[in-house]
Amino acid sequence: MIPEATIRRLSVYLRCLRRAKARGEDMALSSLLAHRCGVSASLVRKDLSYFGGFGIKGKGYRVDELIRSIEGILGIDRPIRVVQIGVGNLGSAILRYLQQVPYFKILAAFDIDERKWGKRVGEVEIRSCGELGEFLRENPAELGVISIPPDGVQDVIDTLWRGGVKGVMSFALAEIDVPEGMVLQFVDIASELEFLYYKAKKQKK
Amino acid sequence: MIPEATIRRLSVYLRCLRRAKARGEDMALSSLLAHRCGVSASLVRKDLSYFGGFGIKGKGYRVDELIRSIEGILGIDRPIRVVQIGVGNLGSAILRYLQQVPYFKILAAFDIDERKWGKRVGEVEIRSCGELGEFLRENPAELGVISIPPDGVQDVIDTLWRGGVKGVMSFALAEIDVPEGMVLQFVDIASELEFLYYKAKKQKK
DNA sequence: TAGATTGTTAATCGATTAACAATC
DNA sequence: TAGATTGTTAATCGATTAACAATC
Repeated sequence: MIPEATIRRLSVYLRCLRRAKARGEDMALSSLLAHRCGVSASLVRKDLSYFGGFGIKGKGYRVDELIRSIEGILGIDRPIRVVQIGVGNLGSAILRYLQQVPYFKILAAFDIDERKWGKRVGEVEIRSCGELGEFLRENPAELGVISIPPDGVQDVIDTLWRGGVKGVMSFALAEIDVPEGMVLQFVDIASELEFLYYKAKKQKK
Repeated sequence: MIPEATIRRLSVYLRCLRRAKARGEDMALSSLLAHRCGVSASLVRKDLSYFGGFGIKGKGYRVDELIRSIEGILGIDRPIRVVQIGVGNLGSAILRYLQQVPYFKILAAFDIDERKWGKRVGEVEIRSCGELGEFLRENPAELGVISIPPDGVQDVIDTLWRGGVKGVMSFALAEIDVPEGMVLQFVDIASELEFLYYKAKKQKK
């Protein structure tokens, strides 16, 4: 059983390795990676060892190879298809951001406001929320990103589920009946800031 | 020593309790709270017990009282002063969102683009990044939120630190030399989505 | 008082670390 | 080969759970 924390750290290692590559470094030691990512060297080796032996004993890890390996583990070596629901302030900011990430393919965005239908944010067309179910039948997606008010979230979740979407990230907190087999993750900036504030207060003492 | 996971869960309990209050419920059992928040009842009691005995044996927790207690623990029973640096797409979305949260007081926002200076997002005035240090001397802040390109982050962090800001949330990933005593937290939607995708894939099997 | 649920202790579970044999 | 660093094992650490005494 692989700890979820391991998966989160793989993302961190990956970003660190990409920076290393950009700098022209071609080998990375577990100790270097550990130092740059703020963890211990044995944890880096342990994390990687869950998925196989990527290193060369006595030498370290080949940066290029390890990047590809981690991308493979995370499944981002091929495009991940995403639909976005809600194109308000936050939604359109996310939409613009995600379009910059090479391995995300944003299929379409959906909004209830008919004045937005047919318009684009970057390359992505905005459609009616009513079309979501039908759209997914033609265009299967792996992930959904929701940035609408809390009241509408349950309906959207159900439609996404029927459309075959297995993972959803919601920026609206709501009490949701999550279909068995779907993964729902809430992202709430207020909660994150509360947590940060608590840690910062403790630090001061 | 209080686990960080406990603090994160307090946020979750708090939001659940507020919904309970809005529904007119005035007592909450650890078992109910646990079920709604997706954790075990003993964990709820354990989490709360780190900070004292808030419950009534045989009865449960008074919703109103517990809300106030948790707010006190998190320190959100008084305004938390925040400055925002970077008022692009994401920055202005965050700015609007944070203004809706009653216990955050957004003192000002800062941007390098001089065409934005003097304008407002909601109630918050946009100022020049060059003013940040001086502004903080007159207007102390607890937290900083950064949404600018990665290259500028280190400078901003240093200015915030000199201005007495102890906690910073950055939406730009960058390799940062964090001053001793400051807490820096990165929020990266791409990483979150990668993690979600991994969990969703596993779920399917 | 009897019934119920908290707060707390001890047991369990899981994740991280330290150490070292394997090996490039 | 000698030196270095990985991959892995066992020990440690910390967080969660189960159980129950305390008590409203």
